[in-house]
Amino acid sequence: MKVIDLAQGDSLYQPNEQLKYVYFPERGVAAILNILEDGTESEIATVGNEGVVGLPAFFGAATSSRRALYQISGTAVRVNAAAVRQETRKNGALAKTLRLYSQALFTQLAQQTTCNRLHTIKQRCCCWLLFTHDRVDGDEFGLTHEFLSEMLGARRAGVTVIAGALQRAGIIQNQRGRVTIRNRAKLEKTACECYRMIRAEFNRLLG
Amino acid sequence: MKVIDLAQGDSLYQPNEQLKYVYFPERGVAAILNILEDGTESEIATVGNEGVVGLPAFFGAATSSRRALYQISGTAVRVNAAAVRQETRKNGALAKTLRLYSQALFTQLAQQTTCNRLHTIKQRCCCWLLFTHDRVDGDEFGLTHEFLSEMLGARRAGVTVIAGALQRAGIIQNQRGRVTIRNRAKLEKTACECYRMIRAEFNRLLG
DNA sequence: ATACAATTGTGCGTTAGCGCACATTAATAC
DNA sequence: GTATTAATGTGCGCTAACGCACAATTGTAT
Repeated sequence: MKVIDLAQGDSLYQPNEQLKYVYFPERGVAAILNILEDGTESEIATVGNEGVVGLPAFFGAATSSRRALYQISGTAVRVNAAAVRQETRKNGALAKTLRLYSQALFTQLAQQTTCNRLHTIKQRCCCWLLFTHDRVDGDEFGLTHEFLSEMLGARRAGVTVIAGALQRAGIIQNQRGRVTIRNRAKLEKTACECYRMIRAEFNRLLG
Repeated sequence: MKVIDLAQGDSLYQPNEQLKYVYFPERGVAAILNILEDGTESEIATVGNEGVVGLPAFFGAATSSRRALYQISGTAVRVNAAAVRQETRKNGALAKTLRLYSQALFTQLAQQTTCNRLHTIKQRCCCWLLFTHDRVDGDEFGLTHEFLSEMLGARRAGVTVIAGALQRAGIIQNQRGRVTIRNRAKLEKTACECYRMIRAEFNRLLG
């Protein structure tokens, strides 16, 4: 059990590799990605200090078919997967919390599924910014359009256009490789309901 | 604990209602749906005899924010949610299996998320037919384009066009409110990798 | 100060899928 | 058999987003 620093892009686990550690983010944001046969990566969920990366260890699977990395640098508490497994088999407070978190993460994935099907890239972009804003200190964080477009599973050029529109609306400000949230209220209005829904469910289950 | 018959459309649980039962489908297919603020429903996952409906009971949540229903009629074993919760707290075989199933369902949701983002309706339609085919007896089952379109989160008219194309290709045959799988191999080729991926993960974890 | 590389801005033709509207066909009830 | 209703077939204009391509800008290293 150890606090470690994690920079943008640092890997937490790779597909089908033995899951050694479970991570409890303190600051920054982690992401779980799916990898398709052609190599395309797409974001499944993001995790901040409300959650944990490495649930497969809890579920009793040795590996995950996905990939996890840090997408906004910060710190996390790293725990041996074996220790987590052992502790949770006692059915104590940790097991209870991890079960409830599993349920919350289910909701997150479920909503993401729907969101990807029915909502515009602009809405989804706003959701993403809101989740990230919640999990970092301050209103500014490092983010390129290129990176964001991969997370959203969209074109970089498309994200640039949207980012420009949001900036003209006074909602965000784009610098080179950085974004600043300027008008949080407007950002929430421009996002779809998915942000609210997921937040509410986390509060209900773990708040 | 009781075996019950379930017809197409029968509800297993509703959003935010006390989860009384957990269902283990024997035959037929159940589905978990998300409901948006405007009432739109969208399919999150389907469950057959490989799985269970009512994981929130296992996770320790009294309710779910989603809805579950039977979409292809059949039978299921119905168990009291309280009994499942009690049994799983003993950390025996049931708990182990439910944990692994949770992991498998995670994969299913994750892949669905990606699929909704990146794959065509035709591909997704084929995936849906494959999963259903796996879970029913024989090659024929009751299904309207209207129903399928809601599950896929697409237009009914769009599904009709696709179903027509699949029929002309000799892959399926459309009757009124029924479909017959005619060429399973071709159907698998027309589907995206998501079908294979999810199947493989279920086999790996629970097979 | 200058070169270089990463990042962002912009345009344009193309496509999947939507919304809407209406025609047609097959099962069901009378 | 006939009427009715559920289900399917089809067309058309429209929009979001794509693929591709290239220009412009800004930070960084030398």
